[in-house]
Order: sequence, then C-alpha cells, then structure tokens
Amino acid sequence: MALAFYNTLTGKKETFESLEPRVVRMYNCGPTVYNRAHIGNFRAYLFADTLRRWLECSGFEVRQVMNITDVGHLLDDADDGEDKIEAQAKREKRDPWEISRGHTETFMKDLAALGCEPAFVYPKASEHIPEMLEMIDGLVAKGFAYQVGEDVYFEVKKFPRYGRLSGNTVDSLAAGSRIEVREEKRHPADFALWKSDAHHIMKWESRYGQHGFPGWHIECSAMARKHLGDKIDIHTGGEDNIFPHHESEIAQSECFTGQPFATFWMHTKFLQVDGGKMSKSLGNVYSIDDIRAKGFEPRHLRFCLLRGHYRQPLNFTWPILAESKAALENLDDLAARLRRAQGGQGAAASADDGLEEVADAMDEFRAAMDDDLNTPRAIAALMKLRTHAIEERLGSMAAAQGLKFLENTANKVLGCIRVAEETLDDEIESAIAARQDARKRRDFKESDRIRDELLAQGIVLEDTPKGVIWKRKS
RNA sequence: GGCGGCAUAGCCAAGUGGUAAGGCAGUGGAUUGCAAAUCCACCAUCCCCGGUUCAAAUCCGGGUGCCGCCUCCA
Repeated sequence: MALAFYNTLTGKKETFESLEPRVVRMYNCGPTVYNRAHIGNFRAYLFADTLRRWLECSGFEVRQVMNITDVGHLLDDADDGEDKIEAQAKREKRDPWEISRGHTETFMKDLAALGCEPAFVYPKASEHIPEMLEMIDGLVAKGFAYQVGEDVYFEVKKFPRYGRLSGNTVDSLAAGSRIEVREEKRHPADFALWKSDAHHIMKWESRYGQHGFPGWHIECSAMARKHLGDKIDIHTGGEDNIFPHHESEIAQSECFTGQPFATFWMHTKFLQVDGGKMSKSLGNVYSIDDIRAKGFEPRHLRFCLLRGHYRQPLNFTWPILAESKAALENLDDLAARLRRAQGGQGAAASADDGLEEVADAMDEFRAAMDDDLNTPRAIAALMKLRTHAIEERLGSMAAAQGLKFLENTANKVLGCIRVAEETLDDEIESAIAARQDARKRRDFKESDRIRDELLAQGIVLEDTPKGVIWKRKS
C-alpha cells in the first residue's frame, strides 16, 4: 500500500507524493516560547518527529524546519496589541528576551529527552524580521494588505479561498465574530501583519514606523519560505492552529508568491488530561519534569503518546502512563527475546522457522504506518511478533531478521524501545553465578539475598528451565 | 449563534458493510524452593432509538454525552 496521509485541506486521505522526488520539505509549527512546553504541546511536536522519522524510513530526505516564535504572538487583536512574550515578561518583571531565550533552551532539552530527532533548522521569528517585512511590503504592493496608521492588515476579502482550510467562510466569521470589531479594519476577520506600539520592548523600525513588530501569522510564512522555498510538501501543527493561524498563513503566502503554499496540512488532536482540557487551575498542566518527578522516563511518555492515533482524542492520566510503561517494557522484552533467539536460545528448531511470521509483522507494521501514521496498529504488529517469540516459533534466522527490523525500522520511528544489547559488569555477573551456586546447594536464603540485592541495583532475575535470564528494571 | 471531531470490555486502543486486532489490569489453574517470566482457561456484540441491507461497530436519520475551533493555546 502506498504512503497516504490525511490532508486537512481536502478532508481526505491522499497518497503522498513529494514535489521533488525523494525529498520532503516539511514545516512544523513550533512553540511560542513564553512558558514551559507541556505534554500536550509535545503531542504535536512528537507527531512531527514521528512523521519525519517515517518519511526517512520510507526513503525520503526530510528537510524539517520547526520555528521558534519568540516575538509577535499577539494576545489578541485589541488596541493594545500586546504579545504573549511581553505580557509574560511583565508578569514576571523580567526582560522579554531573557524569557524567550530561557524557554527556548528548555524546549530543546525537553525535545531531546523525548527522543525527538533535531530538525535541520529551528528558525527564530526575531531573526527573520527582514524576511517578514519583504512579504508584508509585497502584499501591500499587490493590494492584498493595507496600512492604517503604523499598522498593516491583510484584507481577507481579497483572497477568495480564505476559509477553505478550516471550513469557515469570511461572511460567517463576520457574523459570529467574537473579535472586537476595530473601526480601522475593513473586515472584522482582517488580521494584523505588522503592529506598532511605542511601549513595546521587542520592536523594529520599518517603512511603517519606528516601533513596529510582526503579527502572529507572518513569521511562519516568512520562515517557511526562507528555509524551504515558496512551495512545501507538508505543514503541521495542532488542531487549534487550523484557524486562524494556518488559514492566514495560506492567504499571506499564496497571495505573495502566487502559488499554492503547502500540499499537505496535517493537524494533531489535542491531548486531554483527566478526560478534559488541561488547565492551570486544575493543576494538570504537566511538563517533562513532572513526568520524571513521578518516577517515569520521558520514553514512557513518548510511548504513551504513540499508543494513540494522532487524529484521535487521547487522554492522559497517571495510571494510563503506568500502563504505557508496562506495555513498552514488553517491547524491550521483545528485543531481548529476539536477540537470544538469534543466538539459538529459545529459538525454534529450524533456523528458518517463523520467517513468514516475521515477514507478516513487518508488512503489517509498514502498512499501518503508511496508512496515515497509524502507530497503535503498528505497535500491535510488534506485540504479535512478541507472541511468536514467546511461543518459540522463530528460528535463529527469523529472529535475526525480526531484530534487524525492530532496530532499523520499528524503533527508528517509535524511538523508545530499548533495542541495544545490554551488558553487565563482572561484579554482577559473578553475583548471578554465586546465586546459581547457592541454589544448587539449596541455600535459598543466600540465593534470595543475592536476588534482592541485584533487584536493588535494578537487575531482575528470572529462572527458566533453560537457565537464568536477567533484565534491567526501568 | 456558526463550524468540526469523538463515543468499542475495568483501563488504553485498532477496526468504515460480512458475525469484534493488540496492550494493560483482573480471576481460576499449571509451572517454580519462593518469586519473576511463561502456559491454559475466563473477561465486549461496539452510547441510545429508528432506518437501509441477505448482512452494520462500520451507511442514513434522530437523540444523548464528551472534546475542540470561531479569542491565546499543540
């Protein structure tokens, strides 16, 4: 089956074809760095990482760009035109630049902890003001935008397709608008490309005035264009970005270049916590540190998020995370079992036994991922393979193939299974041997003492008819 | 008020016309010096009502509930 993704723009699953053979240009809407990213944010960024990884597994070179919005994300369209970072800075009585710098650093660390591969570029909005102004000037020159005082607005009526992505129409937006209508705007849905405010700290000079700063949407259009070109293959974001952010990006970019902007628009559903929206007042806005503080590893969260399809609502609770951890450890176990079977331990009699089972699992995994990144289905395929391994139906050759697949494909995309061969230091090796001696002597008091001691060091022992197996407790 | 999504076992979650994947947890039994792991068995008719069809979790209509966007949010 061919690689296919659900495209918000068309409302259908479509076969994926890149503009340039073997190359994918992908832009991911990244964070606005005014506070610490929470696990809900990471659902979207992890999706972008998964998509990138699967495209790479499918043989594409992926030019992945994830923006860092460090200026210009307006709190609202009201007269004061405050942006989120400045507002946060005011609250904390700190310098806005310092705020965005600090959160950017933390964001990078969190991404790495979650096992996300670094994008090729993380462009910052504040470093692309000239590119934004170039587009704004162009839009004004072409008549798609107009200046009022020192502000510039995009005129949505000039772009008939405005609303196509979100299903809104310009008229319905006007009718049901909760936006405070500003007199100076020609249409309530017109949005700011450039704002001016003398009190703003993060501001730039332009032909429109001395104290300007960009509107929220323009930075993505400008940075995508700068780093990927006028046309890109995929643009991702959270479902909340569909309107107005991505709708507005399309309008700006397409009016400026005269070409279609992105072929595929892909959006992640919100993560729910405790069955509802996470909120500060409920105290369930969790960060990666909260995950650690509860004794979990970031990879457990990664797996927890991958257990749900990105376009389905997904709920997060601590018991669900614990459940995910248990399930993930079974995949760690799959890797260990395949490795042992590869060496003949617990393998089927004939080396090529089970080749078909392994091939089936591989096919199912690939088919699931090709089908709009269906990670839950892909994970199920691995679990089935584990059943075969447990039943000792895989010969050494089949096990070797399965292990190779797990290492080079399945975990290349899931990115959270422990597939590496683990070794023990001599000290522990000899402790295990000593315990075996004690057991032979039926000195169970001593053997249990050693087992407890090893457990305290994170080593779990299992006595099978064929000998002792150890694994690391996570 | 406008637009959209979702509703599958105790929990998580696949499945879009042919008699319900997978995981976690649980119960009973086996195995074990004990434990762990493993094995066997048990554990859903798919929110409700109506319709279409030989056949529906899957299509249509009507409810109910939850979530999201339209204002900052991934």
